[in-house]
Amino acid sequence: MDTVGVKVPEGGLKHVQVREYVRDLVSDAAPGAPAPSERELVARFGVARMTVRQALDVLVTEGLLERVPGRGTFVAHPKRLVGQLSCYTEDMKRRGMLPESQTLVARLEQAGPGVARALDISTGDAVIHWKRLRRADQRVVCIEDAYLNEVLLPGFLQTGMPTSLYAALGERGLRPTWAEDAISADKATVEEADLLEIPTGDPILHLSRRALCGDKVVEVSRSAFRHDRFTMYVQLGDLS
Amino acid sequence: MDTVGVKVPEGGLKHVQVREYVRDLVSDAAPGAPAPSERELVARFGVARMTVRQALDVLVTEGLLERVPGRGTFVAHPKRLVGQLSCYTEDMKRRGMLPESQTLVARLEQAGPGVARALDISTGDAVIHWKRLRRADQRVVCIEDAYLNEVLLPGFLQTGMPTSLYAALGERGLRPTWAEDAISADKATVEEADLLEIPTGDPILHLSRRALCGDKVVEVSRSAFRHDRFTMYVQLGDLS
DNA sequence: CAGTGGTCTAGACCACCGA
DNA sequence: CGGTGGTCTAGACCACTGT
Repeated sequence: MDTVGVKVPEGGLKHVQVREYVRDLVSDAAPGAPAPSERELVARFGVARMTVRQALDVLVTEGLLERVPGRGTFVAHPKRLVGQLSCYTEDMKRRGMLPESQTLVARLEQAGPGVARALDISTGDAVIHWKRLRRADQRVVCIEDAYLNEVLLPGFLQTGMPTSLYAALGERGLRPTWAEDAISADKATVEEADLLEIPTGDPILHLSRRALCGDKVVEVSRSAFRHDRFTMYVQLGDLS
Repeated sequence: MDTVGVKVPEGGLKHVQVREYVRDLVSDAAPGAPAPSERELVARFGVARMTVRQALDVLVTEGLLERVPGRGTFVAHPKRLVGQLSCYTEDMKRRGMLPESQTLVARLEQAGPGVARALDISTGDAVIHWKRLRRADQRVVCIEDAYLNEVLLPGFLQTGMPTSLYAALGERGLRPTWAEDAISADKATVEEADLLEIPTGDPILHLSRRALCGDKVVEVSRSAFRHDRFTMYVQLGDLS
């Protein structure tokens, strides 16, 4: 997209920058589409080829890319993998919709007992509280209320809040690899109804998530979806 | 023994030699036991460190080894597994509740276009239609409306209908290994409200499932859960 | 402190593919 | 042929862990 003026500024590992740059290009591309060649990325980022390969290795093992000797690197064909773990932004993009986000709350707080237990920290520890109203193609879809472990994400609130939470976590090497979701249907509260522009009592799809990277809990969130604008898709099984 | 790009006559590629040497050492070792350090392998095999890391990378992504910065490389501890695929009966048992089932419909039908496409058969083919009202600890929880591929399950309606669908499928070697779920919240229809003993319009958690065993579609179903008596739990991830 | 893994460089040769 | 990925080298500096 933009920001390709990126000349290895301070703040991030080079192979991570390359990886997330390519992940972005690739996430929208059709299967079989060519990815940038290794030498092209070497030139673009001004890094060694081994560094580029290190970046691509991750995407290949994630199943996003396929390498074909003598021909190039390509967006992998859809495999049957366990439902990829994604955030709202990535999910909506995959559905061909334009995700947007309006921040309602973004501040440091002290963890209450529930959040503390879910994040595997102590009551009163610093947490990042980020509450957003989320749209798709301009229409209100969901309220997302997330708590992040501040210790794992120092300065997160300062360093420009990106749209995609998981992309931001990925840049810090904390992209969730595991999530525990609880899904329920409920009646919209007055606050939910107000924000989602629906009558109080209308059905709401609630998603409570606890997302881990390795054994570190990085995100605890609760999302409330308008029932008429969102269906959740999940694939289960096949550890292949 | 390995791959296509065979060259370098002597026994194979260097990183493969290193990798298999370490795999051999590690395969019998207890979790937490130290593996040879990278520089030790460099000396032993007379290769560059990058080559050794390339070898170890494979074992790490296979989950055999864990790297700990500043300490060393160790035999990995057993990992967590992806949440298993279960049916209502198994799910409720796991929650410590007593699952029961009242059959509303159990007969052979001809597949309509929607069911046929989902089951990957032709319109008009024979399908087993099984609709049940399901309880947990005597209380109504859900309506489950399932269609099964009759060709895969000859005589299924005759051979005593078990409570647990997946257990029955398992006995025939057809336990689902893969499922595609669509989850939504909706307002209860008059029929749903009547069966579930709730007011019309109350929130309902809908689960539409397409379950496969290998590449054969064995079950297509739609379940409607009372929102106040059921929350769905899902674990995602760990593809690394 | 010495040792570990994490990252990175600036080259190199090879086998393979498509034009 | 030129471009691709596959492999490999011989160094380097860093942050971190242990003693």
